Amino acid sequence: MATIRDVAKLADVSVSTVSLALSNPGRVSQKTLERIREAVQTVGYVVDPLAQSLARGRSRMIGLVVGNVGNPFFGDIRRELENYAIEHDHFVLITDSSGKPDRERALVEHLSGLKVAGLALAPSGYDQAYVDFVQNIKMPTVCFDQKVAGIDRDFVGSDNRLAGAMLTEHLLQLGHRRIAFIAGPKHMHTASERLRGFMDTMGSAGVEVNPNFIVDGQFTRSAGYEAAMRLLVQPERPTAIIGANNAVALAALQAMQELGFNCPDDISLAMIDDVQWSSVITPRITMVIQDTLKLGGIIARRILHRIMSPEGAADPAQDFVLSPKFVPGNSCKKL
Amino acid sequence: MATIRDVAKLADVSVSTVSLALSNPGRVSQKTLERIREAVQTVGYVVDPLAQSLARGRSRMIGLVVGNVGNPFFGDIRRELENYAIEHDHFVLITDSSGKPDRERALVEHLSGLKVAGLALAPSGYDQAYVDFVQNIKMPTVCFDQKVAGIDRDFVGSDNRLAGAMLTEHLLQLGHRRIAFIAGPKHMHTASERLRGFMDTMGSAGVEVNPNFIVDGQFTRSAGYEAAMRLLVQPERPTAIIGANNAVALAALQAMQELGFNCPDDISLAMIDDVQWSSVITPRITMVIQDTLKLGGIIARRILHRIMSPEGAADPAQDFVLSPKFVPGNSCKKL
DNA sequence: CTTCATAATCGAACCGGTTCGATATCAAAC
DNA sequence: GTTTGATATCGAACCGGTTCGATTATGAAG
Repeated sequence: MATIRDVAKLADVSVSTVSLALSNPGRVSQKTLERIREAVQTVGYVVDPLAQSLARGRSRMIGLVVGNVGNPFFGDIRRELENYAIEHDHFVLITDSSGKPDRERALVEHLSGLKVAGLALAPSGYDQAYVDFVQNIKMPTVCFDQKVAGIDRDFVGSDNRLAGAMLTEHLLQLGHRRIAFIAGPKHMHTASERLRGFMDTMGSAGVEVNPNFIVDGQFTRSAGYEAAMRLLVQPERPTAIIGANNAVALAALQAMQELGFNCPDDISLAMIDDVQWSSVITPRITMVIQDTLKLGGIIARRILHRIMSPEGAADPAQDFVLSPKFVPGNSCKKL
Repeated sequence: MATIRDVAKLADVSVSTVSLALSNPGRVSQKTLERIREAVQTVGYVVDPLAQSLARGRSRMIGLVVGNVGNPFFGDIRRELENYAIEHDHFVLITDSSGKPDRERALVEHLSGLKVAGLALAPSGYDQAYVDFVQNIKMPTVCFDQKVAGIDRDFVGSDNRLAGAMLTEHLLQLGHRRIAFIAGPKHMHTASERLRGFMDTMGSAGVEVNPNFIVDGQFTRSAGYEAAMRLLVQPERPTAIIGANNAVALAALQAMQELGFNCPDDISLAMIDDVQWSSVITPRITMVIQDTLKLGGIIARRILHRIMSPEGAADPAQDFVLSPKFVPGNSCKKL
């Protein structure tokens, strides 16, 4: 591997001039610049990112920390971030915390050790220790998906209350009154907002909510399955179920199938968030989806804005909240 | 941030002794070792991975390069690799090539610049230039999924011929003769082997294969959909379709549904590889799946073996080929 | 022909570690 | 009481860049 000293020797200038020429071509005379560029070509010099990061105290990498890289929700975000980063000569490191705050913390510390230029973080915690931890991250950081109270950082996400409200409204209009809701973890902002959207809409419509119809699915497949089972074995069953995320909704569908219920003839189903292959799942589930592409674009732009410009770095934290989109399927029956 | 010099000063030893003590505690006297450890604690010293990597010429990171991090096939592999890496104090960098050889190459070069200790690579190319590229990778590398002719590297994957054969055999036993096959890119080893498994089994059974029943789905959803459409609009339709991967099979299911065919009553369907939520897709598709957990374990162990031990580094390349597993669904009807 | 500001280039220190040959220490062997 | 050999520690060079104050070259103004 050719080093900067090889280039300097060949171009007959000092090492510092080469460094200067490469990072700030304007401050070097035309002649020397050309000589240096030529020398770079002939020796095949490529800057060593490790050495550069050590010297500069910052790398050209952006850390992406998510709870589950397999979730299609993160797919578009990752892609947008990568494309945008590449355009600006940066490189995205993807890491997966499996939704565990401990692991997430270890990952962030690792990334911090690598002196990443910025961080796109899908928060997985909520308590005070967690808030302090995120607050103390030294690098430019953009949080997304989960809004955490007390964290004063850029945030990019969707209007989850609205998402819950849209599905509820839809079912009410179809004549449903006995609507059940499989919720997520109470401490998660997305989960509580979606539930709030449901409750508010039911309240505004003057429909009473059976407390047994609110069950906790923890946003996971297994807990969602059990929650759905609890709903379905009640003597007085709901006529419709809203899954607060894709996992609990599909778990509910599975539970229905196993118990011999037909969806939508026996029970209607609606969910928040898309899944891969949703179009081949029978019935096609009515859902509210997030504009992941746009979310990803905003995250990418915001983080690079913070990284690249000095004034961007000083920008106060800002929230970007997008409206979700209603996508009708055929899983909801008119009563 | 405390540096090694702070530790040295506090423990009243030289910097080199601290370095030695930390990386090889046995070669330092008990007394000094304790003093150093104490000093490390009090100043809160943590080694700077960047500086260490620069000095050593190698980092404690492992690069994982896949074609699509969203594919559940990679999920288990990633998880196994991460867990195993963490146990051995390494860190996994996930990168996504989107299946493009160019991008993959850029990623590998990036990782190489970061001096990763090792590489787990799902190859996405096949031509001579690509082979040369992979052959010239300087770090310990384990390839997986796609076996590429000419690449002399460790390989971990499944018996794809067998996978194709198992599904074919199953359909033959159910009485099917007009079996169609939606294939993948010819140059991909997995694709050609799966097709070979189909052809061989049909041949052995003495069943002639209608050439129109072999269509190319490129392993993608869109091409798979078109290929399936071509199959389904023929006057003489197949009674069963095998999708060479999950994407083309589900695309075929979608095509069937849109044309009003019932699966399995009108046409049977079977596929290779699982998808998330396959259990809620109606009908549950009969499939052959890979033991991704075991594949991941082998990849992880193999790569760390090469990284950690000098004799491991010198090991000749080896192939690890696992048998896939048949998972019956209800998408195949007995004729 | 100086003078002086500006532009171009350089040298040295630094980022935070590792490594290796050299030196110091000490106990056992002669 | 030396010699010897092993063990412990050290100093300096190095990994490959960046940065900044100092120095030299350039050229316009006086």
